[in-house]
Amino acid sequence: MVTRTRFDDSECPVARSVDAIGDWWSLLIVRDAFDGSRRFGEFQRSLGVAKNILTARLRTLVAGGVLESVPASDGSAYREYVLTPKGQALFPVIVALRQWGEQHFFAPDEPHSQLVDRRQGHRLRPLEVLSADGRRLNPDDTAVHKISTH
Amino acid sequence: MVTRTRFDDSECPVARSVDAIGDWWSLLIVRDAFDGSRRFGEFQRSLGVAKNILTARLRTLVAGGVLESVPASDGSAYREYVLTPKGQALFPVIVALRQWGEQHFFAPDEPHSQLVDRRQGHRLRPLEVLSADGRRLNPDDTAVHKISTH
DNA sequence: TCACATTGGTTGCAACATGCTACCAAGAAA
DNA sequence: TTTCTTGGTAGCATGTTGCAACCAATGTGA
Repeated sequence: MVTRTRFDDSECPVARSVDAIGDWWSLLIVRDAFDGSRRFGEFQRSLGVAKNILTARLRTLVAGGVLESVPASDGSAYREYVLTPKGQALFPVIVALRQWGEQHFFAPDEPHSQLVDRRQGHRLRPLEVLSADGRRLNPDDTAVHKISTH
Repeated sequence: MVTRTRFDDSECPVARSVDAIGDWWSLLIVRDAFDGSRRFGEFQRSLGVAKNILTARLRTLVAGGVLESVPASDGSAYREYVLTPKGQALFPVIVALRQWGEQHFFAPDEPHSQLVDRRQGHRLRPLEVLSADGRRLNPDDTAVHKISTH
C-alpha cells in the first residue's frame, strides 16, 4: 500500500479532500497539470521532485481519480497524465491558494507568475464566498452543522 | 528550525502558500479555527493529533502569521490561538476544499458536516472562478504568465 | 541498422519527520 | 492542600522522503 489513510474516516469533507490529494507535491502536480504539463518528465523538471516520489504521487492521483493516464498526444509510445473532470474540479482550490499567496507572500513590485483570463489577458477576480442568495459571506457569517443527510 | 522550506523560493504563489501552511494538519487546524476552536485542547481532541505535532504546527502557524496567540477569552491564565486577518483570508481555500470533498467523496445520502449561511441556514453557493468582467472561467479559459511585475 | 540519448521509471539506503507513550510543571478546582 | 486539568516536553520506534545509482524501453541520427 502506498499511503495509509489518515483523515478519510472523517465526516468532514475538508478532511476527505486533503486525504484524497495526499500531500503538497500532489497539489503542485495538479497545479502543473492545469498549467499544461502532461508528461512525467515535465512534472519532474518543473517540480524538481525525486523521481520515485513523483512516481508514487502520480500513481495515487490516478488511483484517486484526479489524473488519468492516457496515450501520448504526440503519437509516441509513452503515456501522459491528464486531469479527469474530478481533477479539473480542483480549479477553485488552486486559484484560492494562488490568490492567497499573491496577497500575502509577495512584495507589491516582486515578480511572480500570474494566472490570467486567456481572452482578455487580465487577472482574475478574487474568489468570493457567497450565500445561496448571493450575499458575500465572511467566516463569521457561516457555521458548520456537524452532521446532516445532505 | 522547525521546518525546512521546500517551495518557498518559487515565484509561484501556489507554492509559497503551500509552504506557508506547512502540512495537512496545519490546514485542518485552520479549518477548526474557522469552526470556532481556540484552545490547544480543543484542537487536540478534534483532530486526534499527537500533542508534540500539534505544538509544532501551532508554533509554525503563529510564526507564519496565520494564527496568533492571545490571552484566553474566559479570563484564565491560559492562551488561545485565533486566526489573524491573513489566516481568515484562507477562508476561500477551506471552502473550496470542502466543496470539492462534498461533491466527490460522499454518497448522495451520506451524512457529512455542512457549512451553512448563519443567517438563513442554507448551504453556500459553489465557488466560481470569474474573469475581471465577470464571466465564469474554466481551467482552459485561463493561462499562466510565467513572470510579471504585478 | 547500429550506436547513442532520452524517457520513465525501480531499488537501496541514509536522513528526517511522525506518532506513541510517558512524564511534568503551572493553573484551576474542591 | 490535595487533586484534576491544561498545555506542553522528552525519548524512542516506525514510516516517509530524498538522493543516487541503475535499468529497460523507446526515440533519433548517421
